[in-house]
Amino acid sequence: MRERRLRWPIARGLERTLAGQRLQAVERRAKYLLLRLERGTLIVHLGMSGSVRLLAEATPPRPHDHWDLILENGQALRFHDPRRFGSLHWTEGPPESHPLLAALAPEPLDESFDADYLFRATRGRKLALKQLLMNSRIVVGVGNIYASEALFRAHLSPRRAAGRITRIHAAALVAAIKAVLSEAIEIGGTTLRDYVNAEGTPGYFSQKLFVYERARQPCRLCRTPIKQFTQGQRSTYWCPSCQR
DNA sequence: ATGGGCACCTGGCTGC
DNA sequence: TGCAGCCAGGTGCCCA
Repeated sequence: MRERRLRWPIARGLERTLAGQRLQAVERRAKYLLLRLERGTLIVHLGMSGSVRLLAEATPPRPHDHWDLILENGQALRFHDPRRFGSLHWTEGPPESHPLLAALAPEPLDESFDADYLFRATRGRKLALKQLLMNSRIVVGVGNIYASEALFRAHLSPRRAAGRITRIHAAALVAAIKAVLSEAIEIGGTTLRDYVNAEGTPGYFSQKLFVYERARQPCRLCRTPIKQFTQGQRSTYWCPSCQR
C-alpha cells in the first residue's frame, strides 16, 4: 500500500489478512470487482478514474499507483487512481451481503432485467428517465456515457418523466441498454481519457458513440446538432430531433 | 418513499 | 506565462 486514503480509507492490517491466500476466482457485481480468496472476498471499485494493470512486480510505481496485489509468479495487480474515488474492501461473508452490494438492482444483461421489470419500476416515478437509468436500485452498470447512448438508441428524451413511458418504450429501452453495453464490452469499453484494461490497452467504443461528448456535432442519423445539458450535476447529450 | 444536492479528489483544458 | 474556473467513465449520504 502506498496510499490508503481512497474514497474510504483502506482498512488497517489488510495486507496481513490477504498474505498467503490463493486467488480462486474473479467475479463482478455492478461496478464492483470481486476477487475471491480462500477466506473471503476483496471488493474493488475503480471509481471514475481507476484502473488495474497486471505488471511485473518490479515495475517502478507511477504517481497515483496506490496499491499492489503481489502474486507468486512475480507479477503484481497494480491499482492506479488519480482521483481516488475508487475503494477497496475486505469481507469474509458472502459479498452480495456486503452493505455496498446488498441493495443493488439486477444486472442489465441478466434476463431478469426485461421490459416488464423496467415498466413496473418506472410507474409513479417523476424523475427524468436518464437519472432513473443511473440509479443502482433500478439497474446497475449504466453510467453517464451509456445512459445517454441507450436513450438515443431507444429514441427517448433524457428529460421525459420515467413514469410517462409506455410498455413499448420500456421494451425499446431495455433492448437499447443491452445492445449498447454488449457492443461496448465487445470492443473493450469506452476510453475517453485514461481508461485501460489489465493489459494496458484502451477500449474503442468512443468511436461508436452517437451522442456522448458530441455537442454541436451533427447527429449521425439526422444531422441535427447534438445538444448538451446538465441533469443531476452530470452532462447529458441527446438529439432533439431523434429523441422524444 | 422519493428526489435533489453535496461530497470525495486530481489533472487537463480554456480563456482572461 | 500564470492562474482562476470549469469539467471529467461514480455513488453514498444527508436533508426536505
